[in-house]
Amino acid sequence: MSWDPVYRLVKLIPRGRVLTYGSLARALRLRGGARAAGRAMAATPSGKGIPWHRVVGERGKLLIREPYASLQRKLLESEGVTLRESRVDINICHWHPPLGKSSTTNRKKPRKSK
DNA sequence: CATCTGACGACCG
DNA sequence: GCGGTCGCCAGAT
Repeated sequence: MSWDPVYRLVKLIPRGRVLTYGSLARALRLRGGARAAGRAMAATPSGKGIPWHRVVGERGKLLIREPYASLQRKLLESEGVTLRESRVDINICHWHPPLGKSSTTNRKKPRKSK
């Protein structure tokens, strides 16, 4: 499974904004839902300029553990994201992803009539 | 090939 | 609001 579309969308997240695994999965119509998004992030290659720290759990909760948790917090605060302990102000920072990524009406699941 | 685990989410108590 | 459980899928052992 190539998580390319996932990384692409994550890279599009503007500074000071965050996305949830669920929203990410929904926006791309990933199979398996949020878990798929989570796995994609877990496999995020470093050094690609992917702002993985801008991806948080539902309601902006930081799900990952250390040492990434503290790192993520620091990075988010550095971008001006309002942090509430282990959560971000999802009401303000939740970013609305562009429909259809940045391509045409790309369909994630062609739906095979079986 | 079988089994466990894992950057999740929704639901229930 | 928090913790425990189930569902879901793919990769690792």
